[in-house]
Amino acid sequence: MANIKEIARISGVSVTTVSRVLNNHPYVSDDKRNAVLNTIEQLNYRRNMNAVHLITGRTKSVAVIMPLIRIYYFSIIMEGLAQEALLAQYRLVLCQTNYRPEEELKVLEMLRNKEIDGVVIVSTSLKPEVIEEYTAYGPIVTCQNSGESRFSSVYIEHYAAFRHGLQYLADKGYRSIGYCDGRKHGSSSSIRQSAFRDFHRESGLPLHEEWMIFDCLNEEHGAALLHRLSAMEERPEAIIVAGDHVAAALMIEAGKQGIRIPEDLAVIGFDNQPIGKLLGLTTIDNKLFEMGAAAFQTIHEQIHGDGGSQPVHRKLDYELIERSSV
Amino acid sequence: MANIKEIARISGVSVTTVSRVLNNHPYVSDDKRNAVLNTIEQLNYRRNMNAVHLITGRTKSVAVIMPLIRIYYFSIIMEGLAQEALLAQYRLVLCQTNYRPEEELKVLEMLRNKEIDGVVIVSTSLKPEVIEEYTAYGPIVTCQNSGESRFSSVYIEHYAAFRHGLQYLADKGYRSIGYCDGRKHGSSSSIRQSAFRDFHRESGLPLHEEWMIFDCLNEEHGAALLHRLSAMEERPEAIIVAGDHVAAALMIEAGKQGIRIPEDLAVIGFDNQPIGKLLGLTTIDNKLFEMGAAAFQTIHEQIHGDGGSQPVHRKLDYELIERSSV
DNA sequence: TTGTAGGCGTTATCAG
DNA sequence: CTGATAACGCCTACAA
Repeated sequence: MANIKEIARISGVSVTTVSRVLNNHPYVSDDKRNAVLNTIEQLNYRRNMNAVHLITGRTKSVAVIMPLIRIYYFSIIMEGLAQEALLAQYRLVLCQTNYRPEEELKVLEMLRNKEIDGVVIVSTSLKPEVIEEYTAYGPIVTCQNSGESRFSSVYIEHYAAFRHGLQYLADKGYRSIGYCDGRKHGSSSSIRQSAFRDFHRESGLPLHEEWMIFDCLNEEHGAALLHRLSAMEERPEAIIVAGDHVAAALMIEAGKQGIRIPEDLAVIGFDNQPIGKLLGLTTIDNKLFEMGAAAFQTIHEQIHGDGGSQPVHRKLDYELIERSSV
Repeated sequence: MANIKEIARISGVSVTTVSRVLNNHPYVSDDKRNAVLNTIEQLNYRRNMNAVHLITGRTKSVAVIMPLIRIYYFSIIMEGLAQEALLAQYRLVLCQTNYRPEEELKVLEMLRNKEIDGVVIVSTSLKPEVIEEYTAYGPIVTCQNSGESRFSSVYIEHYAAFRHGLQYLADKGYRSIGYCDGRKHGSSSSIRQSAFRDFHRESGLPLHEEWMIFDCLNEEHGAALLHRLSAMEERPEAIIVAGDHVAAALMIEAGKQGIRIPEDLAVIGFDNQPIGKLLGLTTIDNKLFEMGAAAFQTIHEQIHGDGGSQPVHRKLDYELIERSSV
């Protein structure tokens, strides 16, 4: 493989000049520039980027930590990230960790290794303290509210969004409200649980523990959810579901069972997924694409900031989209 | 930042010994190993992987070219790729190219640059001849049948799968069959078009050009598709739809319009998506997860083969899943 | 505008 | 088992 030295020799110039041409630096005569360009063309030369990475200390690539890429929630964020990365000419290293903390840690180690210039954490099993230890090695952005942490974050307020949904149901006259979520112990799930309890305490509406249902991750769970509701002695009039795909499944199953939406059961979902739109599902759009895009922009700014840049906490707005399921 | 030299100095050994410890090589006395391990611990040292990449000529990372990560089809393949990459301790660089050939080329250039050890192309706008030029720089695997090309491929036979679906409909007694696909000029779409025409020619069933419908990419298009069918003077009894999400939308819209499935319109889809399962959609499962996994395994084998390894062409089986929409 | 020389942080080679 | 020393391929003061 040809290297810069050989290009220099053949072109009759120094390696410095070749490097200058390669990097579009000024102060190279047209003669020499063309000579260099010619031999590059002739030898079909390409820079070895690993050498560039070594000496510059940067790789123009950013790692993304997410549990499962096939989940709508994550894939949309990824799309936003990828769009911005493309614009900025950055590489995105997708690290699908399956919620395994040890894998997430490995990614943070890559930052120390200088393999990547920054990390975007979309969902994490790691404690903030652990993440903070790595801020010394490069910018880190999470897609969750991280409070006053030393790393940046781009987020929507899940608490407010969830309460907004609950209040919307209450305003519509529903007096008994159920709640369905994915992993019970996920961080955003915990926030929603608090919101749910706080709302009931403050509003005085009755709260049945039975109406809080977890581990509803996919469409099958959504269908099962309907049956579970049907089987209850006292069924809530409305339900708020984290994830439109689950809510959609619930609605479809309801249709099969002759349960009318919203007359017999009102439903409100999250994520504004296409299937929900089709079904007329009222939902809270948490702007996933925008979140991904903003996360990349943030990390990009931090990388190009002069190192001493302070962590940024960027709140995005959610939006309640009214359709016909409430 | 501490480097290997400093570790060596402080531990009272040579850099070679440190390197040996780092790489778990044999022939290091326990004494020295411990001494090295200690100072590594003390200084909180980590290898600079860029230096390793430079000298070894490898990066343990593979790029993935796909147009849009949020599409179910691609995200599942990505999940399969990511699972295997995790097992093999490889990094995956996701390059979302939006079908732009120039971006796809950039990724192939990364292979020359030594930034990555291999490329998985899930869908491409590039001509096989162009891709072949890059096989000199590292292994390339496509997720489409590439015939006798110099790069490897992992694929299902879209032609056979599609004809299988058509034959299934014919066997069930349907005499007029429509066809709906995404991008008209996509490579796998072209294959399905051939299959559709060939099938009609050979079976003698009537083919209306009007029954071949394109640009059905998402759920809204699926709903619109139903209306388009309804408006036809002569409507097909059955339709085969590339993409369960589109087929599902069609079914849901049919439900709203009082069109019975399969009595008024039989539907068969592709991809075996969760929403289709819920709706009882008969579909052809093209084993996307397995394809991703197999693609990674293939590239991994090629990377670790002794360079001169021949391209592999691996055909995966599809599976017709009978439910109640036919 | 150009070139020389040193350095980035490892691993590989080869002689002890 | 251990250690000098030479790569790997490039960028960048600094000097001219």
